[in-house]
Amino acid sequence: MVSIRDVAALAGVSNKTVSRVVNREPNVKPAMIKRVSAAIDQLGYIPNQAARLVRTNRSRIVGVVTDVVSTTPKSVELIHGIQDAIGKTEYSLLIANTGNDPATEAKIWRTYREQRIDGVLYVTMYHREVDFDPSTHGIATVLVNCFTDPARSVPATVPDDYQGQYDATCHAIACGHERIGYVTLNPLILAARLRGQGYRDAMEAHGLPIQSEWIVPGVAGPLDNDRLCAFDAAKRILSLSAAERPTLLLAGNDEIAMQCLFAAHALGLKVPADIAIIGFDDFRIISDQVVPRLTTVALPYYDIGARAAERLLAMISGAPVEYGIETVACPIVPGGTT
Amino acid sequence: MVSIRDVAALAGVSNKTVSRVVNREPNVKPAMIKRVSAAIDQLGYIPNQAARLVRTNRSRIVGVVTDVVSTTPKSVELIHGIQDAIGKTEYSLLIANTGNDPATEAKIWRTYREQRIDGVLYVTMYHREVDFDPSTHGIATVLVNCFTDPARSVPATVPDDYQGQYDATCHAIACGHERIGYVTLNPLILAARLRGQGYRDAMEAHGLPIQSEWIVPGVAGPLDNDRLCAFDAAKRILSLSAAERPTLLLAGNDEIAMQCLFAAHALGLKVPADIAIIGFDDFRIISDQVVPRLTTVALPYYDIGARAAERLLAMISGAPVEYGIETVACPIVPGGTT
DNA sequence: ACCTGATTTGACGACGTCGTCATTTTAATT
DNA sequence: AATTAAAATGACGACGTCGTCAAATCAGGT
Repeated sequence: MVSIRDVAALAGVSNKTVSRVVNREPNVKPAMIKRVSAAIDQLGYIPNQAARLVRTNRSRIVGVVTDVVSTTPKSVELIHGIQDAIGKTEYSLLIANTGNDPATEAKIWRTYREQRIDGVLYVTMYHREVDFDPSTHGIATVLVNCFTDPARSVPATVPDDYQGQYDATCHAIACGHERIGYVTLNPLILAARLRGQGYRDAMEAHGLPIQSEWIVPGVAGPLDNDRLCAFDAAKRILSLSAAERPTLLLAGNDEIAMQCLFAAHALGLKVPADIAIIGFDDFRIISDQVVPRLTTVALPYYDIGARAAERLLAMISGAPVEYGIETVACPIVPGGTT
Repeated sequence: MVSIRDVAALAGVSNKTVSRVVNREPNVKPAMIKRVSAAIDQLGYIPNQAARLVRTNRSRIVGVVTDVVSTTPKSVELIHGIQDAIGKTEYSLLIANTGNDPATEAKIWRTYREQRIDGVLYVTMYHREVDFDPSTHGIATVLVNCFTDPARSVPATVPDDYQGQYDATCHAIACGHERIGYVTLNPLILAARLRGQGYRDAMEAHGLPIQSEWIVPGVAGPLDNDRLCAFDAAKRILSLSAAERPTLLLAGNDEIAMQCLFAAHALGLKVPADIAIIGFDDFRIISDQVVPRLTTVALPYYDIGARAAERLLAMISGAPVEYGIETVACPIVPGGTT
C-alpha cells in the first residue's frame, strides 16, 4: 500500500508538505500543490484513515444501533433519512442490529468503542421508552423513535402519535362522520396507547360518543410474535346493521387498514360510500397501492431519522444541543377511502 | 482515552505483555493474565482498533455499497441476511447508498479505501447486469442481486427468477389451470424478462397456448419513476366473459398481485373460485396479510445476502473462491389464492 | 549446585499521519 | 543592497499497537 512517504519521495518534498496538500492546508504554493497532486495521482495514493485517527482520535464514523429496525420494511425510511443526513458530511455509517439480545448489544457497543465511533444513533422499531444510560457507553448518542428518563438528558426524537390520531379523528369528523370505530394496534405498544388517547380526546372534544363495541384490537399475541387479526375484527364490526355500525373505521396502521378493506369487500360494502377507512403510517407499499388510495396519517420516519442525525452531528461538533425529547408531527395524507 | 501504556503502568508490566493478554496470545502465565485483566477492568481500557490497523493493515470492516437497496422495503431481507452472516464474525458492517449517482458512488469507494475496508458487497435493488471492474477499486468484492461480464471473474449471487416463474406456472398447471394470464413487471427490468421466459417455456412444455391479450404490463413508465397500473390492467383482462378470460393470473410481483385482488373484488369475482392468483417475491407485508394469504414465489433475499457475505468472508480470509455467478432457487409458497 | 532448553517477559522500533517548531524562501519596505 | 516580516517548507517526534528479537525466568535432569 502506497504511503505518504512514497508520494513525498516521488515529488521530492517532505512528508509534511504532502500532508498539507492532502488536507488542503493554507500556505502552500500553487505550483507545489500541482507537483504533489501529480505524484498522488501517479501513485494512486489514498490517505490511511486509521493512521489519521491514531493522531486525531476522531474516526469520522457514526454508528447505528437498532433492535431490528434495519431489518423491518417499515423503518427503512428511518435509515434512509439518517443516511441522507450523514451522507452530506464527511462521516460514514456503521450499522448493527441487536435483535433485542442484550449480549449482542453489548458486543456492538464494545466494537463501536474499539472503532472509536464519534457518535451513535440508537434506533428502536417501536416508539417506546428505553432504559438507556449514556454514561455506560461514553459515546455521544441520540435516541430515535424511543426516549429515556428525561433526568438523564439524552436527546431523543420521536413521532407525535397522539397528535396524528387526534388530527385524523378531527378530519373524520370534519368529513361528517359521527360514528367512528377503531381497529387498534397491539395495546401493549406505546404508539397504540398514544394514538388511542388521541382518538378518545378528539371524540370527546367534539361531544361524540364512543361505543365500546366499535373498538377492537386488530393485532393479537405477544409483542415479539403478534399476528394480524384485523380482517376478522373488522368483519365483526361491519356485520352490524347499517344503523348500528360505524360509518368510518380508524385503523391502527396501514396493514390493518388493508385488512379492513378486504373485510369490507368480503361483506360487499363499498369504500368509502358504505364505510370509510383511515390508516396510519402512510406505509407506501400498502397505502399508495391499495385501490382506492388509502387516506392515512404519515409517520415521518425519514424526517425523524434525518433530524436525529443532524442533532447527533451537532453534538459531535460540540455545538450547544437542546437535550430532551423532540416530537415530529404526523400529518394527514388524504386518499380515496374517505 | 486510556491506552495500553496506562494499563501496563498500573499492572507494573510492559506494554507488550498487556498486548499479549488482550490478544489472547499463548505463553502468558495465568497469574499474569489475572493481574493484567484486573488493571484493564479497573481502567476500563478498550483497545484502539485504528492503532491496530496501522500495524496490521486490516480494518475488520466490510462495506455494503447499494444503489437504493437499503432504502427500499423489499430488500431489507437482503441486508438482514448480510448482517446476520457478518455479525457472527469479528467484522463490522459499513453501509452506504449511491442513490444511482456515479459521483456519490465514487465518493463511497474513496471513503471505503480510506478506511481500508477489507471487502465490499455490491448490492443492487433490481436483478441486473452491472459494469463492474474490480481492478478500479482494489477491494475484494462480491456482487449481490447483480452480476458482471464473467470474463472479469467477479463472484456474484443472484436469484433464479427463471426457475421461480417456471415452477409457479407448472404449479398452476398442476392445479388444473390451462388458461393462464400474466400481469407483468416493467418489461425493462431483467427479472421481468427472465420470469416471462419461465412462464412461456413452462406453457410450451405443457403444450398450452398463450393468448397475447392475457399478457399485460402491470407497471408503466421509466425505471426510476414507474407506476403500478396493475389494477386497471387486471380489470381489463377480467372483464372478458367467463369463457374468454383466464382462470389464473400470474402477477409479476406481490404488489401487482394485490392490485389483481382488488380488481377481482371490484368486478365481483371470487378468489380463488372465479380467478386464481399467484404473486412473486413473497413480500410478507403484502403476501402474508392479504386475505386470503397469497400464493406466491419466495425471492430468497435473506439467503442471497447471507450466502454472498459468506463468500466475501471466504475471499478475505484467502480461501479458494469459486468465481462466477451463483443462483439461488426461488421456491413456491402456497397460499389461499390458488 | 549446575547445565540445558523451554517458557515467559521486556525493550525497541515501525506502521502512516499530523502537530510543533525550526529553517528557508519570498515579498515588501527602506 | 540591506532589513524585516511574512510565507512556505522541512525535520522530528508522538499517537497506540504489535512484531521482532533479546533477556530473564523456570523446570527438569544431572
